[in-house]
Amino acid sequence: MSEAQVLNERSMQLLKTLVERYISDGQPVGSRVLSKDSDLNLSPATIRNVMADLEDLGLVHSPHTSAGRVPTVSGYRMFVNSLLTVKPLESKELTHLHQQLSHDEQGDVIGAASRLLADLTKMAGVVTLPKREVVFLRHIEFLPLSHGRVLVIFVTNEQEVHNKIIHTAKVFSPAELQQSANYLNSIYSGHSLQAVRKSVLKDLQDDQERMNQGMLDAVRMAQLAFGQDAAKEDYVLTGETNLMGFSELADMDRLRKLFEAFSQKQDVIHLLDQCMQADGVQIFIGEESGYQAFDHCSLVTSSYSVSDEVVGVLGVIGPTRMAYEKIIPFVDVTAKLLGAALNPKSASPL
Amino acid sequence: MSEAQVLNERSMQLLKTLVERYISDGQPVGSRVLSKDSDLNLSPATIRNVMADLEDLGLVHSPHTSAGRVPTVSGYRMFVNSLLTVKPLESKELTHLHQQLSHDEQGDVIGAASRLLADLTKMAGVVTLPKREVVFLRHIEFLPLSHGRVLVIFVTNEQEVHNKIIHTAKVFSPAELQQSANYLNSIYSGHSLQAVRKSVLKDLQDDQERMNQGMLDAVRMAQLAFGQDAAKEDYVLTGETNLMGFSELADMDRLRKLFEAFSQKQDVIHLLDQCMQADGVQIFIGEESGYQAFDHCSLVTSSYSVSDEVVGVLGVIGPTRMAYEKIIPFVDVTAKLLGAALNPKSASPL
DNA sequence: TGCTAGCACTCGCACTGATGGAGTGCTAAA
DNA sequence: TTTAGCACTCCATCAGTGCGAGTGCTAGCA
Repeated sequence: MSEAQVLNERSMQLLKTLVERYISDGQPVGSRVLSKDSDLNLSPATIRNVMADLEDLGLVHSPHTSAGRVPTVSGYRMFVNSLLTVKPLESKELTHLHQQLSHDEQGDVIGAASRLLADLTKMAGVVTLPKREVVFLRHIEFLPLSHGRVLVIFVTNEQEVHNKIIHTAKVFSPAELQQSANYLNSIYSGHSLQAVRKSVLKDLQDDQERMNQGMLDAVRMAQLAFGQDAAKEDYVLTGETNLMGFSELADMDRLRKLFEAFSQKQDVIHLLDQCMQADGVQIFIGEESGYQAFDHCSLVTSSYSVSDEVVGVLGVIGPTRMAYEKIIPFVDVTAKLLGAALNPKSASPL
Repeated sequence: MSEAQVLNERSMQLLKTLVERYISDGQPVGSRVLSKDSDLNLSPATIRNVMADLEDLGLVHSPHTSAGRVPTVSGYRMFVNSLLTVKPLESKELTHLHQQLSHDEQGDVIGAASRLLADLTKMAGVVTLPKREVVFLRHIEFLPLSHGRVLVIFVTNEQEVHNKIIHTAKVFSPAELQQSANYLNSIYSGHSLQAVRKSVLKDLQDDQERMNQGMLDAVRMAQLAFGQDAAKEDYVLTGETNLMGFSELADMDRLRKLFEAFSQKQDVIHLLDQCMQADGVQIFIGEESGYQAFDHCSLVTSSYSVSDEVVGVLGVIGPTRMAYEKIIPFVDVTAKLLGAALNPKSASPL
């Protein structure tokens, strides 16, 4: 049992056929099947020896003594990293994708992309809303509510509207609020939210004497308005119900945890955020994600870019046992098409 | 077997105890249990005779020869209509509800109501967005974007913020937009959106000569902003995952159909629309809804009103076997509190 | 006439043991 | 190094069994 065997060409070949077979059948695959399926012309007995090695390496696993082998997470990982032969998209799928994403009638390309991902893969599709790296304050406005509460509305980057309710110590008149808003707009408009936050803090610490009461009130309200902003990121998820068809998610507890994660959103967002860093296709297999809810799922994602800048992530969620060789190129292409569709310069063709 | 027996006091009493018992246990209830549970002091044998009658009437049903009885849909219906003894809300639940709905911090009362319904019942909560007609305009604001597009922000009823992008024929300066907004605020603030829409149409048809250019521009923008807003009916559904805990929904096909109905939305909307007509609490039990997806579910709803006008519906979705005597008053009260919270006149107490 | 006690009967469920098939590990031979 | 053969293990399936719960029916009682 020399150590050179570890990366043996032959055993890798066998791992590959095993994973492929398991993905298509869903049954643990035994040595006899493997012997016929692979082109290696080896007897089942030989294959059993190789399997034992692969099991030692943690790449495959036997559910019980007499049950054939199933790929482990590391097995899938090795398969995806080094053994996979990617299948290019069928051309009719490609044209369909292209059409749907470029002739978007609803003004909801993001939703359309998500639906495409879900429909064509029969799994769940997810697309994060595109976001700008830096958020610039464009305009702020205060509206008085009852009992010293104030509704703050502010617009960032061109056209994103946020609102928030703050409680003020004293009750302001509409005119005072208007003045405060004017003041804040005049000095902060065009600055990034981060810069505004810093400046506000500095003003409150150092310059209290230098400011008049109106300015001070305004800055105090700004502090409340931009406090811990949570930068509400969001995504569009579709086709969740497709996941109910998979036997690996038939367990109600698992399914429930997964769906809870979907509606809590934060874990999913966190996961997608990680995919934003790496460009190209990024894959989490089973437990790799680090979130229990995704334990039996895989996530195939790709970031998408507008004018060479990454602005969001999209992907597909399904059981670990999914047809990676088709899903990967599909996600890849969809990301590119979405990026193109979002690009303001390249108006949609036709 | 005289026909007078059909509405026999005693058999109804027994049906009542049977349903109550089944709701709390989930097991088919046998004659012995029923004999002890009811205050009637009857022997199991007598009760068996009554049960046979109830079965003939289609009010109860026996899953198999030796299994006790389970209420049918008609059984539940009779229970709910004539036998139910409603349990008033516990006062701490009431205060909790009241607090949550009146001190809404997020500017999302509808979402808060939905979450309350789901959390307190451990089932799914649903609230339709209030009908447009009774939404009052509070404040409107225009912000210029590139290429002749304008971002419209408007606030309705106390604190709901909406935004929309419109395309204008000519390009306006920020000052012009400001003037238009001022004009619109001065004449329309406090009016319902419907009234605004009507008035806008009338102005454009009749009074063009009477208005100066600025007013005309303003009114045209108002038309775009409030135009055919699709009256996009929609609802906020929360706690779907709670439904995964119920054994009657453990069947994956059923569950899937239900969740698909949730994301398609249209069936649910249609169902909720029916509840809008009837005021007071409305209940669909099992197949009564007419939608297969809801076959094993019940829906307890109530419309909610602002200033004596029905503007929406809210309710709870759960398995047919639910604690109606608690859910019904709960839905009822929540609807009233939500109506109050949405009322622009009655500012939130405290 | 209405209620009840008793009894035979039915059905589902949980447990048992037997059987067969699939697949393995090990060993010895080519 | 590979292969054939063999004993072994484990799972899934099925039939058989006993038990408990609950029923329907009948006869007797107030």
